[in-house]
Amino acid sequence: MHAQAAAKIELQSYLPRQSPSPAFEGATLNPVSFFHAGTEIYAQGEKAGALYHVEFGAVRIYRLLADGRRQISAFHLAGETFGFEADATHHFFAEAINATGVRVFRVAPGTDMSRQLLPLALKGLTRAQEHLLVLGRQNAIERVAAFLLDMCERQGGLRQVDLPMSRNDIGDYLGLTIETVSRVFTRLKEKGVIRLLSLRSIEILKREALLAMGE
Amino acid sequence: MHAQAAAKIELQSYLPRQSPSPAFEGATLNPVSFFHAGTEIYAQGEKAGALYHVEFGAVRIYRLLADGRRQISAFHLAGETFGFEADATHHFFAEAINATGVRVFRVAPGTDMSRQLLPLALKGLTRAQEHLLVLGRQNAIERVAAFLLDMCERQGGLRQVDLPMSRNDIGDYLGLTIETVSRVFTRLKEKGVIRLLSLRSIEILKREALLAMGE
DNA sequence: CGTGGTGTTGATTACTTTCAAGATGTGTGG
DNA sequence: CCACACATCTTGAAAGTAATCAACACCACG
Repeated sequence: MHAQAAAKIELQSYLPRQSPSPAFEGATLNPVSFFHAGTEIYAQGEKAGALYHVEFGAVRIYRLLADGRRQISAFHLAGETFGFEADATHHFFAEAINATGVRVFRVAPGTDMSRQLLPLALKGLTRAQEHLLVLGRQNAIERVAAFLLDMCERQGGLRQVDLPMSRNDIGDYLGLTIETVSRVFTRLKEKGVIRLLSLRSIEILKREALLAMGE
Repeated sequence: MHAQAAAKIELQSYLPRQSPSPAFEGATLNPVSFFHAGTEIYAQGEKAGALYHVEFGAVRIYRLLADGRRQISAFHLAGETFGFEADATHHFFAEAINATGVRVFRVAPGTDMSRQLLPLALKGLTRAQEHLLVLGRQNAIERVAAFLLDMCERQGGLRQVDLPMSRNDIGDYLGLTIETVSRVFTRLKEKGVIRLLSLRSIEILKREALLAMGE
C-alpha cells in the first residue's frame, strides 16, 4: 500500500459517516485512526483499556493455536464497537481486513463504563453463543448459509451483500478450509441460491433456501 | 425421582455451602430452588430478568436446531451465576444436569445491575470465544483434552475431576457424537493420560500430555 | 504484459459419524 | 440381598464429509 492508496484512505474521512460515533461518557474521544489492509490494531497479550469504534472498513478478531491454526471469533463492520476485555490484557488479536477507520476511546483508569459496556458485552455474548451452535452442530453448507444471512442482516437486509473479507477469513471464521468455502459457494451458485457480482460481492437470489439451510 | 430422592435433596440445603451467595444490590434474594436431574430451569423464548446462582449441582445451557441437534454452550457448576440476557427473553434453555440447588435473584424492573453484571458478561464472553477456537479448529482428542483441563481448573486444579454430565452432554458441548467422546476417553486411558475412577469421575495422570493436546 | 496473491477445481486421504451390537451400571421390585 | 430392566456407555464396521495435496484460473498491480 503506497501513496495513492493512502490518499484514497484520507479521502474517506471526508465522506459521510455510515454511523455516528457514540458518545462514551468518561472516555476521551480521539480522532479517527487509519489502518491499512492487514495491519494490526492490537495483539493478544497487549494491555487493554480502550474501546474501538469502526467508522468504515472491517476488522477481524482472532486467536491462534501454537501450530498456526487460526479461529476468527468475530468480524466487526462499520458502526460496531470492539476491544473491551474481561481483564487488563487483550486475549485476542484485532486486525484491519481492508483500509479501515477506527475511532479510539481511551478510558481513564478507574472510570466506570459498565453502564455503556454491558449491552455491548451481552450482544457479543449472544452472538458468540449462536456461533457456537454453527461451529458445533452445522455442516459446511449450513455454516456458509448462516454466515451469508448474518452478513446480509448486518448490512440492512438487502439482496446485495458485500463480503469485505477473503475466503481464507471466511474459512477461519466458520471452522472450514478455504477450499471447502469455495466449493460451497460454487454449489450455491449452481443451485441458483446466490450470484457472484464480484469475488467480494454476492447477490442473494433465494433467501428462503438460505434460511432453510442456515436454520 | 421419588420421595426418597427428594428427601436427599432437602438434606443438602443444610450442608455447608460450596460457595457463599453473592449479594446482588437491588435484587431480591429468594430461598434456594431445587431442581431434579433433567428438569428445566428456563426455556428459550421465556421472559428473562432473573439471575441464577448455582449452590450445588450442575446446569447445562443449550440451543436446539429444528431437527433436534443440540449445542450446549456452557456448563455452570457450584458458585457460578447465569441467566442474564441481551434482551427481555431467554435465547437458550437451562436445565439441571443432576439434583441442583439454584438461588434465584429477581431483579426489580428498571434497576441498574450493569456494575455487577458486566464482569460476569465479559467472563462469559471470553469463555465463549475460547470455546469457538476449540469447536472451530481442534480435533476430537484436542477438544476432550481442553474440556478435561477446563473442568479440572474449575474444580480447583486437583488430580481428581468430577464430570457431573453424561457423555451425551459432553458430546453436545464439544460438537462430537457420544461414540467419538467415548473412543477418545478410551484412547486417553490406553495412553495412561487419565484413569477412570468411575464413569463420572476421572483422575488426571499426565497433565502435561493433556496440556500439549488441549493447547 | 508479466507477476504474485487469491480463488477454483479435482483426486485422494483422513477423520468423524452413522449404524449396529454388546457391555456395564443403576435403580427397581421381588 | 438378589435378579431383572432400562439407561448409559463402549466397541466394531461401514459410510460420509471435509481436509489435504496439487494444478490451474483469475484478478489486481506494477
